[in-house]
Amino acid sequence: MPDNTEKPVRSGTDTAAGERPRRRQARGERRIAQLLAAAASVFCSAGYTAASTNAIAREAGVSPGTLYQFFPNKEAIAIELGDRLVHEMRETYGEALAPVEPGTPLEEAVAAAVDRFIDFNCRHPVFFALMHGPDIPGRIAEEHDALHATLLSRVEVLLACFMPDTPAADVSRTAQVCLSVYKAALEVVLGHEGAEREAYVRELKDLLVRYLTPLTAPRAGAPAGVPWRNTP
Amino acid sequence: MPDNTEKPVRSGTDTAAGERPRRRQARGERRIAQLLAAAASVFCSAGYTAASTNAIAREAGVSPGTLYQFFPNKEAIAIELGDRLVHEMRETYGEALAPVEPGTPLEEAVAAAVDRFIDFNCRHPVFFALMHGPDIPGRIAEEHDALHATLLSRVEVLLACFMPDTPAADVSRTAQVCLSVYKAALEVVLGHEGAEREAYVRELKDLLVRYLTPLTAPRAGAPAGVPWRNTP
DNA sequence: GGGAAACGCGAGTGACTGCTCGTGTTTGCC
DNA sequence: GGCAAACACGAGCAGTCACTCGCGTTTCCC
Repeated sequence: MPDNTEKPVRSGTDTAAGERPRRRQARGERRIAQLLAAAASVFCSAGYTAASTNAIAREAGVSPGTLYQFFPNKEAIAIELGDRLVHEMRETYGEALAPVEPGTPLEEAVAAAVDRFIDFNCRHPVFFALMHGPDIPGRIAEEHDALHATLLSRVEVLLACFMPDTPAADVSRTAQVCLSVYKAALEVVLGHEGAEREAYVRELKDLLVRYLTPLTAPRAGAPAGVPWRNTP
Repeated sequence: MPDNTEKPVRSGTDTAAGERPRRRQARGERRIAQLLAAAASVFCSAGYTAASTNAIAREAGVSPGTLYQFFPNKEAIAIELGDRLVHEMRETYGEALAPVEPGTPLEEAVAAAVDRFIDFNCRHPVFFALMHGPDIPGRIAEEHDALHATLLSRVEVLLACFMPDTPAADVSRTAQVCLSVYKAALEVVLGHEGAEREAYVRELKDLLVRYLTPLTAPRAGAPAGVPWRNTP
């Protein structure tokens, strides 16, 4: 195993004041994008550990040496890729889990969140492979954990709008269940296409709504199949 | 990569009339059990691909050569392990998904199935690592697919007891959702212990019951929070 | 134009892998 | 006891992997 001593060389676009600003040329930025796209393809079809850096370089049409001109090691490729994906997700869908104004139906909030995240994952299948792959190394796992924690707290806040009288621990557990269920459904959804895919998305929404509805209605004898309201 | 030509040597306990019956001594059987236990431990903590045969042999306290006296290759170790686990599961919990007699509450059926499978997976954490690991090779994936298909059809039959008027395609999709949700919850459950674990199990049961209840009750206006009955 | 730095190459390096093989020991059966 | 087969060993083989290095090419800036 190669040594894991810290390397001063920073890859990617951030010209942070590390040690060597390493002015990138336009050609270099193009190569980086190329390599990242190739890595996404290879990671997606083979998983992180099974993807060899030589294969990524070959997919990008460059030599292994060129790859290492831009990334200090294999992990850095996945990290940069994950960073960019998380950044795009935060930017494009950040508001999907924002607390809703009082009175918004639960169905609406669930549908909006599910639709946006499903859409993102369908357009970036690497994301699922990178974040939920079991063979990812430490740094990416950290990144995944951080993202998971962020999403979790977002979902908690969102849920708190609908179940204001529930203890925080229970809300947290409910949020965790929602995220896990979403992840499971995502795997199934990504495994189907067209009408079947949409049917599973529909099923996921129903599942979440049915799971959450009783938690938002303090009275057990409330009528079912009717729009609910939880704001006093 | 070493050649994958078929090897006549059969490992494990089955003295099937293949090519060489290879009479095992008691010592050999003990070694096999030892090696399988070591493999379970290593697979569990490192995953299949990251687990090296040398590490398995070391964990078992034998030399690499001894390991290959009983298993033709690394894959065979995982296959034998998976076979034994599946066999034990089928034997011990096979009836967990048997069709219930009419009138059995859905809650009861769900709770029984969930409890048994959760229990099994808690006692054999390797099972989850082997079956749901993303880096498993072809043969084990086949085994997993076969088991998944078996469970799926069992769940379909079970669900058909509760939703007799639903098209088969919808029942199948519902069963698929149930299994995926179970798998997702299993991951969470295995990640916690004690009271928290039980709370998540409780949550999983509630989730499944709430998801399935509306499907079993054709009338949308039926009262909620009350035991239901779907048999005419 | 000229020089420095970024870019690009690809054979090569060392570590590790799954697996083999020659040799020696233990076991079961007569 | 004796013998064949099963068992056990561990150095070593072939292969792959992540990664390096020396050298040639292109680009930018003056």
